[in-house]
Amino acid sequence: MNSPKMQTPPLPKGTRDFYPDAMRIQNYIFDTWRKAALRFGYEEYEGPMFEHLELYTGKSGEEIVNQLYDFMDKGGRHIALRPEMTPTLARLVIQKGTSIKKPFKWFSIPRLFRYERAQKGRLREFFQLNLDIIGTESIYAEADLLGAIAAMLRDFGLKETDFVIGISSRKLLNAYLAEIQAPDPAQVYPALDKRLKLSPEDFAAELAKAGLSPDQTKKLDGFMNSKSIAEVEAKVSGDAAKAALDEIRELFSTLEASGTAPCVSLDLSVVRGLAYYTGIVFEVFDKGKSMRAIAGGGRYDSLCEKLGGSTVPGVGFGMGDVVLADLLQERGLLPDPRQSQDIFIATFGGDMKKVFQVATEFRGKGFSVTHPLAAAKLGKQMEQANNQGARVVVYVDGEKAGAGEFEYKNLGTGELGKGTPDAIAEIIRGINAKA
RNA sequence: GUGGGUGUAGCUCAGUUUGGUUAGAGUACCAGAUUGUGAAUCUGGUUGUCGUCGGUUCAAAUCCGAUUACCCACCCCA
Repeated sequence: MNSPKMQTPPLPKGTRDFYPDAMRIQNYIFDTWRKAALRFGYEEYEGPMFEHLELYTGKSGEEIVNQLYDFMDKGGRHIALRPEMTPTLARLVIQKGTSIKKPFKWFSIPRLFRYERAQKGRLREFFQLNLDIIGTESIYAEADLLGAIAAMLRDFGLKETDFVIGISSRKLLNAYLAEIQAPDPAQVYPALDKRLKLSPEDFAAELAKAGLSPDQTKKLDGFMNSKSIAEVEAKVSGDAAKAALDEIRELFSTLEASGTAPCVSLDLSVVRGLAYYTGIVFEVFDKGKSMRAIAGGGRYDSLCEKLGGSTVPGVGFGMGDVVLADLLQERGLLPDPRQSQDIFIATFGGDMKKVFQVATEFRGKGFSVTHPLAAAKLGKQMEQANNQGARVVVYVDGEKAGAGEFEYKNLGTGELGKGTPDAIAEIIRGINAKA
């Protein structure tokens, strides 16, 4: 290195630094996710952050290659940073074959990478909570997942007036497309997914391109506007559609029983772009849909098959950290990002040995404890205590303290006192209980 | 890939329309008033390639061109 001074490279596009204040927020989100998932009986798993490229092209086709980070490793293997977790999950399931007891409920909080243009709510590196239920075709699996979504969003302090889970069914939509004798659904889905973004004229034009007549388009549009099961029922006649409707009806009554009903609504405009969904599909939006989807998912009964395994039914969803954090920020629901400590140890006389000794004693009682790292005037020490969010300052060499006692100051109230370590511990527990 | 906006102190920004001495404010940071008790107040101090390169001009943060970075929207969205 000859150059005397290099220029600091910038933060890579679409990535974030997590300074401690931001990291506290991030951990709060992860903790809330994790606690909710565990409360619902999901087990955590993890996989590598990169996989063989084929794992992703096998599912979604070659086009996605330009939307992911890929490279040749030194052994000539074509590797990609994971853009989603589901293929990894499928690989895990396929590898275990029949030895794994089904059904099971797993969750993960993977760090994901997508090579695309960054904008609000969408970055190149992000985190996404994934919950999946593998090994059952039962609609109660959907009910379990949807209940977990509603519960965790409530844990964050969001109310049912803040978000809505829109629920639709690929099965129902397929049945209806068959009833109106529409062409291949796979051709129609991309247009349907864009329906609410397009003007009615453009939407009709898109569908015409997919091979639908104006009459079919009109029927389909009306169908997707249906707001209730009864309304849908009046528009369908075949057995397949009836069966799909029965499933939806059972799902909604189960969500009623679990207390999730206020958060969900039938929304047949939810389609999801992905080809592999086979049954119920859903998306979570903020009320007013001013942001990107908070979460989305559905049933994918043929995924393992596509990746070379046997047919294993599954249903799952992903919830990204970026949009969620934006929404919580907007609603003022994020916690105070500042550092907080139970105790700051201070010294009048600069007795650092005593400081370390007393810090150890209070840490042994389970408190978070900091202290000055260099001898400093008391005023400076108090400022440090303040900056580090200490709730109580304990003085190791206060002259007013009796034998076995320490002087202390409650930084919240400004009140001074003295007491034994146990007495001080009680006081701090009292302060923490109030907070 | 397409379109729009913004780049001035660590951070938030004013100044650009109408070019003119030494580029400002708030905040943060440092020191002091205040060497046994923090947030207030006051005083003083440090901090700049005005994104970069070029052009016009006696003179450019300011006008013109190019370029780059970030933000927003489109496309896409697992």
